[in-house]
Amino acid sequence: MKSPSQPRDRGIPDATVARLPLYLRALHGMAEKAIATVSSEDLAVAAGVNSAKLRKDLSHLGSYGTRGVGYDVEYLVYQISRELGLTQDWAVAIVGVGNLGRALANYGGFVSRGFRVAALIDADPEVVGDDIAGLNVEHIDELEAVIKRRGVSIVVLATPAAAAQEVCDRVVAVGVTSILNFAPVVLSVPDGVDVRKVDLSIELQILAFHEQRKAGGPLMAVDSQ
Amino acid sequence: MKSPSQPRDRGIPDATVARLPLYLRALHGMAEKAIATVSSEDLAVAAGVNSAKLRKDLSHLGSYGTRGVGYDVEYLVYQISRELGLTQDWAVAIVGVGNLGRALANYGGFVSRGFRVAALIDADPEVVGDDIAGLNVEHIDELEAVIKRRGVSIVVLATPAAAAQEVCDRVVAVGVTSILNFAPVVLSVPDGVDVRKVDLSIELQILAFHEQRKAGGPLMAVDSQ
DNA sequence: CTGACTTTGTGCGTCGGTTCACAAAAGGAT
DNA sequence: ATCCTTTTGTGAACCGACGCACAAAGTCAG
Repeated sequence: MKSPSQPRDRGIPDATVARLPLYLRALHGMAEKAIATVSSEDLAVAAGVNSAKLRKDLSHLGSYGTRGVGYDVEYLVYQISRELGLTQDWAVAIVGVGNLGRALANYGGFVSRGFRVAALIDADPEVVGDDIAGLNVEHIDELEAVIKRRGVSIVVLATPAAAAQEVCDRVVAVGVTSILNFAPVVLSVPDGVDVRKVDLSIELQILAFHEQRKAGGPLMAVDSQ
Repeated sequence: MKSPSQPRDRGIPDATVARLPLYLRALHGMAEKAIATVSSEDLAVAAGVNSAKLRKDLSHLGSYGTRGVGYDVEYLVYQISRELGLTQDWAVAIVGVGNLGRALANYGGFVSRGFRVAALIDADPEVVGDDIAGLNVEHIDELEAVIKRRGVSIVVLATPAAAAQEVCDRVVAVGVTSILNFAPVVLSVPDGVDVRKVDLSIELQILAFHEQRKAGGPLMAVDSQ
């Protein structure tokens, strides 16, 4: 016999990792509705994916389901949270407190997932000193000091494009290895540093491409979230 | 002989479409620096991709390069813009004028790519009537009327999660088939409607996963933008 | 005109991800 | 205890994407 429900091999596919937060969100919704167990089919529908894919994704974490029954909602929430590292507290700094930075600072979705906005930093003296979302905005000169003092491990860049690379270099220099970049530039970072980017205008451009196809051509290419 | 530089077959891979905006951004930067032609290698570096991939992507649009020379920057900007549908004017409505909606309304990246924010819509009477980014915020009751009147073809949802599906249904009902969704819910839409979603907290969760791996495990999985 | 050099466009092997479909496992009923 | 139903976990086929590596196509010097 083989040992039951091991944490499994260290090597979860990227595509799977990207979907785990989706499952987690769906599961939270179910937990709120006091649903105790859920089948892969139902959870798949709630998350908007194929059920076979969902089962394969979950199987990468371990064997947490019961055949003939489904998955225990509470337990699965815990397992996914643990795998994603959400059982620990993550201190996040937001650099660039413009419209976007402000929106991010107030975004509830962070806090509810174990992310704590621990610092707001900007270069504009007009903004420095303001209180936003209960935090005092600090000056960019304090960048390194603040990151160290607050134990920040993830930095969100919401600066103008022109400033992003310099700020990036500085945070990397003090040991930050996870960056979420909203500035429309390709950041260059050393190996070992993770950068994820969100470009709002790219999403619109992709939509425009498909929209144009619908209007013009005889064939319609359609999505799936 | 075969006819030179045709628009090529109607069937550009999704992965390619998703990268075209990236190339476009890099090319715009080069055009500003008055660079007339660029090799696939240089453009690939600027866009942060492999040069073979870039060439294959561009080959899907047609044969717009010159062997031994490279690509004409201006011409390529035009071809990509045309393919993405950016040569036409797109009227965008933003529904939900909270922090995020406000940030989006003020985001310069839209306007510079042929997207025009044509309407801001909210349900909160406190906000309705305000002027934001030079636009008057209109009431959600006017949703259908505004969309028709302004010729809106793309809707950005920046509402609370609870309101997203209802607003989605209403805009779909008046013929909108392209939606950019920032609300953390899985929207259900009929076939033929394109939904793209941006979930800020998902990106952070993916970062947290990798960050945790770095700290704990013996193997380091690293990114690539 | 010829030959050396540069850079594109793509054929092809490879890899990761998706989906189908089914055997194995669990629960419940009789 | 045995059978029937439900649902998981996964083997295997398929599909698209990636990147190497090279022939084809063009430039430029002499």
